Amino acid sequence: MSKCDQCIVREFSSLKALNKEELLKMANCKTSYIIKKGEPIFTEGENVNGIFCVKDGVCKLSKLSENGNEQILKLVAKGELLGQRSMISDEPVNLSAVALEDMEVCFVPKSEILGFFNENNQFSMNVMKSICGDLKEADDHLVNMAQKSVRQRLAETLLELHDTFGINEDKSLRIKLSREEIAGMVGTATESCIRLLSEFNKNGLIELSGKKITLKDFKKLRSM
Amino acid sequence: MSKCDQCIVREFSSLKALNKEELLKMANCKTSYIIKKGEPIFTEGENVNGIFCVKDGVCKLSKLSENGNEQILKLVAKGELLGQRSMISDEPVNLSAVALEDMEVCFVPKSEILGFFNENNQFSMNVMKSICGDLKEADDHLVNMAQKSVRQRLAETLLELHDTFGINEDKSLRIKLSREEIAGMVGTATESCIRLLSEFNKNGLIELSGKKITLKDFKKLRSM
DNA sequence: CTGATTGTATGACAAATATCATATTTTATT
DNA sequence: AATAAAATATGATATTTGTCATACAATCAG
Repeated sequence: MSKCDQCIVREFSSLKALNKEELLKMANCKTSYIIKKGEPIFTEGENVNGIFCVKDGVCKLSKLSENGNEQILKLVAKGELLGQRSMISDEPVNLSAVALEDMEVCFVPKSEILGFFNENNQFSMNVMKSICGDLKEADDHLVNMAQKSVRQRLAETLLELHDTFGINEDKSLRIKLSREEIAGMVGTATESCIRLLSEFNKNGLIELSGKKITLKDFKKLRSM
Repeated sequence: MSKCDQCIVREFSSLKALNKEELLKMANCKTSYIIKKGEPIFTEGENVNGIFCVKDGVCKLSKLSENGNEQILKLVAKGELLGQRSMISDEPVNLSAVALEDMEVCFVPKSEILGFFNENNQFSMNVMKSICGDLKEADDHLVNMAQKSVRQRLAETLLELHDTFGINEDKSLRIKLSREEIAGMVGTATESCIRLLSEFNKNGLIELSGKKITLKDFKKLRSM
């Protein structure tokens, strides 16, 4: 059983407030999983009863709309935690988490985390701040969805993917998403997304080559 | 100076976890304000450094989009708290709060609240749960914005106004909003909002009479 | 009361987006 | 490698929504 005190998740998440002793306790009760690309970590409506630490890989957090479309709310990368809101609200998760790449995650049961909560003030403050950050992000995101055109949202999404996940040696976006998934982030029909990507390509804003997307004209993309 | 222990806000918010002693402390450091209809309680970007308790009246929480439109994210009624996220994140508020009716609010400084935080576990848990509730709401709202038509969003907004704020004796919606504000909630142009309200009126889904809106066909509105 | 201002309503039109159809390309499977 | 299946691309078209113009109604200040 691997230790928690050297883990990347500890370094970048609320868990950084935990001391050696607490980390040891956590290491003893955690469960590690390998999640293959395309597989779910959890599904909307499920009772999760704990949190997941993302050690490696990226997953999407999404929700089915009433018309059956998948809306992607957020991508979660290694170093982050999953399921905090649901744990605190003591409710089923309201989002699904599905791996976009092969992933390594650890599950820590709720009882354990809630223990730290009561004993370690800095830890609970960190969790709060992280959730507050999510809330602010969600509000900003909401305004964009309500007030911006699909074209603008697509441009922003591409820039976001660039900034968050970086690029390969050939400068193409590192994170691999299907057109359908990009459409799910932007909140539009897959065909519209494809069409706009083609348009961006023709206008020199981006370069398409197979599944690879390379951002070219950052200025124009930003000022859209 | 009025006491806090009988206050409606105490009854319905996170504050219900505070004991007599804490409420007394709070009563001694709070400031009461009367806010007239149309006036702001705080504005996007401001440093608030505390929370507001809404004793009476309703306000809108909104944010300006980059194109200058006002998007309303939430209406806050008496009994609720304002500014929790900003206090915990230790950041300026990201939303503006403007009174939709004459309001009575109390301001409690951050230092006081953070004191309760460390001493009263149930209180901090309540605040967390309240913020988690906001986050869930924001996610749901986001999916609606991204995936539903303006017509659907308007119908939902009307039903929400009905369910949250109730009706007058003549069955019209109690909460009074301009067409522009309704459009700001729905995330559409004012003219589109007016047009759709007219359409709903013609089709018997609602009844318009001056500024008054009366919901008529709940079934159709819900199944839109 | 009266003119001025603001809010509401509606028409005409343009632009953005969704939908359906179909072709092409890529990927997976045998 | 051959075939099937899935993903991507694009055209045609309908629908939705935004924008601009203008009319009408309500509200407010003097």
